[in-house]
Amino acid sequence: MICKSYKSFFNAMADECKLSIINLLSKGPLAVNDVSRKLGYEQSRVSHALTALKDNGFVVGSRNGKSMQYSLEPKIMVPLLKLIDRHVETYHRSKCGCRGVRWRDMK
Amino acid sequence: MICKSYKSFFNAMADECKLSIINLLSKGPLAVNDVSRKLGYEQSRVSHALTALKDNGFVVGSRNGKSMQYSLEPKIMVPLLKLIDRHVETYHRSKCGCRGVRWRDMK
DNA sequence: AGTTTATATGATAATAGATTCATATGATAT
DNA sequence: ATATCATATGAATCTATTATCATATAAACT
Repeated sequence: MICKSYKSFFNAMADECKLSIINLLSKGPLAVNDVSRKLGYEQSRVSHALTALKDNGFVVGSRNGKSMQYSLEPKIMVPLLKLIDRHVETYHRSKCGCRGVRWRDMK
Repeated sequence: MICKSYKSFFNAMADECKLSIINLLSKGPLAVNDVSRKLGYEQSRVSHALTALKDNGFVVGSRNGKSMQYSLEPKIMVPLLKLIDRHVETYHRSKCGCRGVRWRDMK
């Protein structure tokens, strides 16, 4: 039995839904409903995804009245996104046919 | 349709097999067979995993006679592992019950 | 208290990903 | 050329993760 943290870490972001949420939150904090509407995902889908992201320390949530405000954890996300952007740019440009693609270009 | 690179990036490392291989290769380059024997994994399992890691630019392979020598791509792996180590240490220590765990402690 | 709005949770269904097995390719040596 | 060793590939199976649906909790307001 190994410490599962590393797996959990990567898994937390290895799908489109969570990546889109990260991308969206990179523009600013939002409530679950806002994310849900903006991305066209079901509420519970977003909630499950945010829980996973929160459990791995990528986002933080704070209650604001009836709603929850979620925002990226900048300490990890800023250097991580920067690193990934650079790497993805280098290694995947040709594969996906998108040149100069950036995180924020994702739909 | 979105650029799948980010997903692919994280997915490439989101399982125990690939993480163990990365951990092992962090000590130095190895051939497929060596990895296979040292980790007790099947040859084809290791090969599939290394292919995924290679396709995402985390390792490079170079032929050495009959065998292939695989090694980590230091440009991405050194800063990435450092970042992850720090983050995992911070956020998951309590969850997995291992204090001060490091990448190299994985079995 | 009851109603509405917002989010979370749990169980099942659906999907994506990994592992295995059999086999193919590639390199070296005889 | 063929035998052997090393790695890669493809398809089928197995497993893990995600999405959905129904429902529960939580806060605010009347």
